[in-house]
Amino acid sequence: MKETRLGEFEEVLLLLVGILGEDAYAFKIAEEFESQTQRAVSIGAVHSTLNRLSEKGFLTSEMGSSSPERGGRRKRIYTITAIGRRVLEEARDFKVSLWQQYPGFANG
Amino acid sequence: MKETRLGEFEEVLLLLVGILGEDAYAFKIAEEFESQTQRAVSIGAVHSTLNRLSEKGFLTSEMGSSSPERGGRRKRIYTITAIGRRVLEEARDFKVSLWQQYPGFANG
DNA sequence: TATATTAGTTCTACAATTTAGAATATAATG
DNA sequence: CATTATATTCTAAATTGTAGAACTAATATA
Repeated sequence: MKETRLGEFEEVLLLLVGILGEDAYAFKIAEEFESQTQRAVSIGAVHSTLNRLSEKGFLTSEMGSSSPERGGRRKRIYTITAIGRRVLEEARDFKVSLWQQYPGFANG
Repeated sequence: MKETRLGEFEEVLLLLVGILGEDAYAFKIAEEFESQTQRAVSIGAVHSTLNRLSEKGFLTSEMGSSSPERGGRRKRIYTITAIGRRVLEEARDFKVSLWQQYPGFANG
């Protein structure tokens, strides 16, 4: 198995999938990313990252069977796997631990 | 000026520079990285990242004037700039905010 | 039932970050 | 001054990050 490294953008997208729950499909994720970061992102960037995350085993996905409001293709809904969640937690804990060692930030 | 994005490895290295203070030179940073992550890293990886971080204005550096124990080239000591520190804090705050929105992690 | 409209994914390509390791430089010591 | 130890600098390649065009499918409406 490959190393389970997590890039910056990958980490944020993984977190967004967790936050969005049932609504975790590419378009919505891109929207949410933009509203939370004030930073533009292309839909292609989101899709290819979501694919990579799936290949690594951090996400699963399935086509939504529902009927959209106006029309359009069916959504692909993403879900975090147990491994994905663990990797996310490890990344968080590691950063927290580093911040605690940073002089002047120990109790802030 | 380019966008001030911070990659995953860049962020960790920046934090390590802050933690190491006077001892923040490439070799030591690499050692510290390995001991904190249980993950091997090449010295070249550290050097090129430190350079990039400097070009972005997140780090400054100067040659140490001291004499080492046995021999060897003089160290290049790195220091975080005010911008570097701000970028680091922003990255941290953003992640914290995302975790707070993640159902099941709000108070943990 | 053909066509326009809307919503969404897939594909292709390129830029930036991350990674490794060889080459080189410098200082102390015998 | 040759050898050894300590570091940096350089070169190159793999992985991530990014953009946008092409494509697909469902619905509405004429």
